[in-house]
Amino acid sequence: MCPPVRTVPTVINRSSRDPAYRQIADLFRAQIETGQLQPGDRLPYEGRIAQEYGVGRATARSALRVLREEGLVVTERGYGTYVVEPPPRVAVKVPRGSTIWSRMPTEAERVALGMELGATVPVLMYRTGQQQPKGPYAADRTDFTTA
Amino acid sequence: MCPPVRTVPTVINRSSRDPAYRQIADLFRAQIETGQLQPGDRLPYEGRIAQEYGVGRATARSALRVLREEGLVVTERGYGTYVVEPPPRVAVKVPRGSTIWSRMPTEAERVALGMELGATVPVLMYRTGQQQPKGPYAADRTDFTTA
DNA sequence: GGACATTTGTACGTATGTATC
DNA sequence: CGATACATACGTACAAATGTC
Repeated sequence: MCPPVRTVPTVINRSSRDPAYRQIADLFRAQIETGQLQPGDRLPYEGRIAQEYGVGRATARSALRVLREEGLVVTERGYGTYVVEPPPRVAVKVPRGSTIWSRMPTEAERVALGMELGATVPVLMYRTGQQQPKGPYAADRTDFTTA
Repeated sequence: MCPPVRTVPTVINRSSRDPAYRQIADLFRAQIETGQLQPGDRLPYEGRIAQEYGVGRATARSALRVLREEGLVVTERGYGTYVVEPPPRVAVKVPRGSTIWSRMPTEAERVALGMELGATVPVLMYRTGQQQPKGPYAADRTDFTTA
């Protein structure tokens, strides 16, 4: 008689101040950071997460939204959510005497830059003297280097 | 006989491909950009928006989320959502030969920087040579200037 | 300090549309 | 075409923070 081998289904603490969707996000974040979930690996689908942790689908969805906002995962409709492969970074040379800033992109900019709809990624901009601002550059694949 | 002067209550096009929550976000964004809504002005509360446009509160909420993600408004629990007062920008001098990048802050960084919980604001970082990275700097109030 | 109204935060269930495979 | 899975949307309920009296 073996004792039942039950993988303790890491369970949500409903009395915690930390909301369920954040607790679930934390679990997946940990798996991503430890490499248990590799770039390209899919996370369970929303309905499955809901089942697994005994929450509604909206709650599971909120958890995935947190990870998207942190840029850790991308969600594609009809396919699922998977861990991001960090794109190779490209260096952009910025002239001396430039001003550099960052902000969130508009919808149009996101499309123009081919940025994943799912993720939350800022853009970089710069301006030299009185010239027109240069940019936006997607910050998940761009570094600025000063001359 | 004058035609009845009715302020057409800008209504949501339910057959559009553009989802209702984005249409509502567009309306408020326009009001912010034209100055009809000034920094500090409060937007209607979620329940009111829902009523106004004949949508559910979750949909109204999604519209506000879009504006938060664009950094246009801040939402405070128990109070409401209001247009952001853009903080004065501070210039940070970055040495020559530095590498500059941007990303979304972690929760801890947000707190440390005193960033509004409601808004979505990236942070700026830089590194000179092999030194430790400097930052994060809140991107809504920081410009980097190259030497 | 307490009581109260206002307003957002979280969460459930359900339904339907639509993109991907 | 069917199965899978996300996107949008509705309604409801209660918890928690804020502001006011």
